Amino acid sequence: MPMTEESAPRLLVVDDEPNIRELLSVSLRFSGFEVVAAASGRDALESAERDPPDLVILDVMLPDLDGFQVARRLRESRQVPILFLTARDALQDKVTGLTLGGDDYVTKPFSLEEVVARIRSVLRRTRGDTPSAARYRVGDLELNEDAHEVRRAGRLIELSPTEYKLLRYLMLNSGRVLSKAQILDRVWNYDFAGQHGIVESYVSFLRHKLESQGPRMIYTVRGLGYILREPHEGD
Amino acid sequence: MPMTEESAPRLLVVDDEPNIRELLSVSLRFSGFEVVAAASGRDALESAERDPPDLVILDVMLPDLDGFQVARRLRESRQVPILFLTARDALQDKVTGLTLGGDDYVTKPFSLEEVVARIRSVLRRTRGDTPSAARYRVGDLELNEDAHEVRRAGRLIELSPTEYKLLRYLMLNSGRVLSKAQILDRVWNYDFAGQHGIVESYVSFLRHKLESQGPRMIYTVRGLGYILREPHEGD
DNA sequence: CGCGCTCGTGACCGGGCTGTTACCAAGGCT
DNA sequence: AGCCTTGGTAACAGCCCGGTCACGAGCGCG
Repeated sequence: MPMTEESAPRLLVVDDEPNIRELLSVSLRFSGFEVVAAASGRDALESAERDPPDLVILDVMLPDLDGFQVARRLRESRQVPILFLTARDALQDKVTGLTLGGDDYVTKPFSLEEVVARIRSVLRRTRGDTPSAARYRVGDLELNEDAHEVRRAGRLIELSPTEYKLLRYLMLNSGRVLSKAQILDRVWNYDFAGQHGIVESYVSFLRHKLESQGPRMIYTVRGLGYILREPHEGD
Repeated sequence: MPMTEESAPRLLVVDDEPNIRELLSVSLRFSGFEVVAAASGRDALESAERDPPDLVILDVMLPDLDGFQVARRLRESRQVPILFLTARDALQDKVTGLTLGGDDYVTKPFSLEEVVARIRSVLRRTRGDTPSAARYRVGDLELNEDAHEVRRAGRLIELSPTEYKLLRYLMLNSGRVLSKAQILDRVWNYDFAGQHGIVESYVSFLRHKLESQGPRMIYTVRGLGYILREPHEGD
C-alpha cells in the first residue's frame, strides 16, 4: 500500500540471512518506505551513522555483534526506535525491556502484515504527532488498532487473530483487487507452506461475521482475487 | 501512555550505573517527560544549575558525593522535589523523614510503574495545582491513589501490592491492548527474570476480585495480551 | 521462633483457532 | 445446454494457547 505523504520514513533492515533481508527490503519498499539493508552489526552501525534512519528493524541473532549491543551503540549517538526480530521460543528473559522506549518486537517466523503494522505503530508513538489514533474505516466498517476492535455500523465484531490480520490488510487496500497469492504472502507467516484454499476459508469466515447483518463488502473477482469496498447500488 | 499536557515536566535522572540511567531515561521520556541524565553528583549539580529541572530522581549511592549531600546542595539554590533511589535494605532511618519536604523514595530494584506513579504523586503535591486528587475511573471501577483504595460500584476491593500496580497500569491504559511483555516490563521489577506466566496468574487474581459480582472488565485478546475496558453490549 | 500471607512456578485441562478436505454451487466456454 | 473450472461453505481433527489450580518458597509479622 504505497503511502502518500511527502517524505517516506527511512528504515534500516539488519539481518544476516539474505532471504529474510531481501524479503523485508522488497516488501517494505513496496509498502512505501525507504529502505537500507545491512547484513551485520558493524555494517548497521556504519550505515546508521552515514545515513540516520527513522527506525531500525534489527535481528537479535547476528554473527558479529549481539542485537542488544547494536541497539545500545545505535542509541549512543541518536535516539532511534527499534523493532526487534527474535526467534519464537528464544530467550523470553532477554525480551524484557524491549517494549519500553517505544520499541517493540516481532517473533520469527513473522507475517509481513504484522511487521508493517508494528512499524506503523512504533512510528506513530515515537513521532507522536497524533498521540494515539490508529483507525481505519471503509463504509460503515471501522477498525481500531489500539483496542484491536472491529465494528460494523457501531456493532462490535469478534475476530480471531488471523481474521483480524486479513481484514486489516483488506481495509488498508480497499478498492484494490488482491490476489490470493498476495494475501498469502502478506498475511500468513513467510514459512507457510499450505494451500491457498485457506484464504478462501478465511474470507468465508469474515463474510459470515461482517455481512451477517448488512450488505456485502468483500467481493470476489473471478480469476483474480478479492476486493473490499463500500457497497454501491447494483450489487 | 503519552501525556497530553502542553509543557512536559523536566526531570533530572542521576545514577552512576549506565543500565539504570538508560532504563529510566528512555522509559520516562516515553512516558511523556522531558529527561536529562547525569552520571555523578557533580554532573547533576552542574546540570541542575544550567537547566533547572522540575524534579530530580537521585540515586543515594553515588561514587563521588553522597546522595544526601547532592540533595542539600541542590536545594541551596532552589527548592526542588527529589525522588530518591535506594537499595532495599539500606538506611531506612536516613530515608524516612525525607518524605516530609514533599520528597519520596523508591527502593531498588524498582518497577517503572512504581517510579512513574511516585513522580506523578510528588509533582502533584508540590505543584499543588490540584490539591490532592489522583483518581482514575473506568466504568464503575474506581482507583484512589491517595487512599490506595480500589472500589467497584462503591464496594471496597482488597488488593495485594502487585495486584494494585497491575490494575493501575491497566486502568491508565484502558481501551488499549497491552502485551504480556509490556506488562512485565512495566509492572514488575526490572531485574525480574521469570516467565510471563506470572502475568496470567495475576490477571486471574484480579478477575476473581473485580469480577466476582459484576460483568467482565479485563478481556483477553488472543495472541496479543489484555485490555481493560468498560463492558459494552455484545460481550 | 513459628505462623501465615503473598508471590512465583509448573502442570493440567479445556476451548477455540487453524488448516485440510470434501462436497456443492456458480460461471464460463465451447 | 453441458462440461469443466473455480470458488464457497461446512465439517473435522490436531494443536497451540491461555486459564486455573495447587504447591513451594520467601518474608514479614506476631
